[in-house]
Amino acid sequence: MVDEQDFLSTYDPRAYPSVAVTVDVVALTIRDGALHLLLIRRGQPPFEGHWALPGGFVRPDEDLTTGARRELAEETGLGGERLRRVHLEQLASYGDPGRDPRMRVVSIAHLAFAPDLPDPAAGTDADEAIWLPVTALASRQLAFDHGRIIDDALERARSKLEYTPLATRFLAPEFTISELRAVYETVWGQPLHAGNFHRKVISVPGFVEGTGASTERGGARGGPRARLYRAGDARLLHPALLRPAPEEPTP
Amino acid sequence: MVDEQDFLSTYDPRAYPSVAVTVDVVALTIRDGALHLLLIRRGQPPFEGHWALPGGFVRPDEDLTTGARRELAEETGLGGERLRRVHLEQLASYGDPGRDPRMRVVSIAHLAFAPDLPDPAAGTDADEAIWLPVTALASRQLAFDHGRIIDDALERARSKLEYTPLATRFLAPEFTISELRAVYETVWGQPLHAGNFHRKVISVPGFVEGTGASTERGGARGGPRARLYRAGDARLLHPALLRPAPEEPTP
DNA sequence: TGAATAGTGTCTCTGAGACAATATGAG
DNA sequence: CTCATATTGTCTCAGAGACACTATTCA
Repeated sequence: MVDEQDFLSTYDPRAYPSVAVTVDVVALTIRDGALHLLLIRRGQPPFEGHWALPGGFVRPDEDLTTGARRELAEETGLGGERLRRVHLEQLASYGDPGRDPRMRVVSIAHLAFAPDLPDPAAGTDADEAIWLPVTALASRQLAFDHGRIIDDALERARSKLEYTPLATRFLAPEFTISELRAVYETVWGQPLHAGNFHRKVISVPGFVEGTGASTERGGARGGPRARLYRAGDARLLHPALLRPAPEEPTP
Repeated sequence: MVDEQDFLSTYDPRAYPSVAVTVDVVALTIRDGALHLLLIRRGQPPFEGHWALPGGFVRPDEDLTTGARRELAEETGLGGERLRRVHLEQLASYGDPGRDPRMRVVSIAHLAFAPDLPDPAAGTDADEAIWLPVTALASRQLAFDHGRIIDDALERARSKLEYTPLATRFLAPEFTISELRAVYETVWGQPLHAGNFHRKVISVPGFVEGTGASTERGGARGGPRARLYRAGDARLLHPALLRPAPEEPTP
């Protein structure tokens, strides 16, 4: 430990006690109409047997986002084009002293939106990895402060759907408006009006662009064949697609 | 350096090469009708003589936000109630390898909104610290990647005014609607319609609450005395106060 | 044939913004 | 007195949401 004076005046990082920096990833996907996230079962203490976010130490030569993408690739066995289609962004950093009982660890958490992916365990190391429905989180014991990170990530994801076109990242490159609506309904946890949603999505510039094609068959329970769309080139939605307001506590 | 296998399988932070973690603060305030930010002139290499954000190493026993608040206090000489009124939130983390030429440094950047404060230099250490108008940034040489951090912070600040009541944090505890409008105009860099702004602010639940009092005198150039308001208890503005859209590139 | 779905039309209400009007107080 | 400012009123238009309707396709 350096003394206070030196500490404040020189700012020399080489004289500073070491802190470990990790990246963690809250990877979300939609399977069977439910929002899932990727969790790893820990094989060693601390929190042995608990569930944790995929993550690990940042390597000396990679930036934070690269590290997060690498961790995601390692745990999902994903690579190439499929990995590139996954949206990844920084979420926030978590560094409370004591969040890891072994030493000071600051984690840079990331948020990922992925299209439906194969089950993760195959091809990775011995860790048990699963896609868990977020509704099943309450029954799992989570390691570290990962419960809080997941809460923050879910709120960020809900919010991101409002003002960005990232909902498309949960889907295949071509999708129908109904499939897109299902993403919103799943992430927001409430049904949306099909007609109004359709008109809204079409009317926002750059959200989606038509391919000219339609689905081969109608819906499983009937209905016309739906037109197919691709993601447009907008980075932000103007105007935004706001969540229905949760009940106002009328006085 | 640990070998790859151990690296991936044990995740033992004690075996990992050290990374330094710092907190930096983009502290914004409004002086003389212009947006200013706090900068420190570096007295040592690297980037000696360049301007940098206030910041420093996270101490072993403090969490990230506490560290940021401490750094801000040290550089501004602020404490107690005045420090408590400063809004502080995490912005993002910056950890590209090579951003600090000495070693790997990951910085957790924070964003602060402060009411007009006294000049910083007094009472702090020998560093030269100033409130610089953001319009004067182009002419300054900034250390590290602090230029990018500041860009991100300014965009976040502009965005935060849209959907939170944090504009009030730039003002004294009691303020007029015109003063609040001046904050928005300064941060967004464009004039707003006085009448519409007034009605909007009053109509958003929990944004401001009247004190019943009015200013002692009218404006410097005449006009009636304005009513005084306090910040309300809303954390978010519903509906939001959106920035005027920047020119649509009409086809 | 019956039911579900895709897509469109219409109506209403809210809120944003342009513009106007009135009242107050500094210089 | 003159002008700037605070505050409120009015009008219009865009957009959100409720509801309705038609066409299409699966079972």
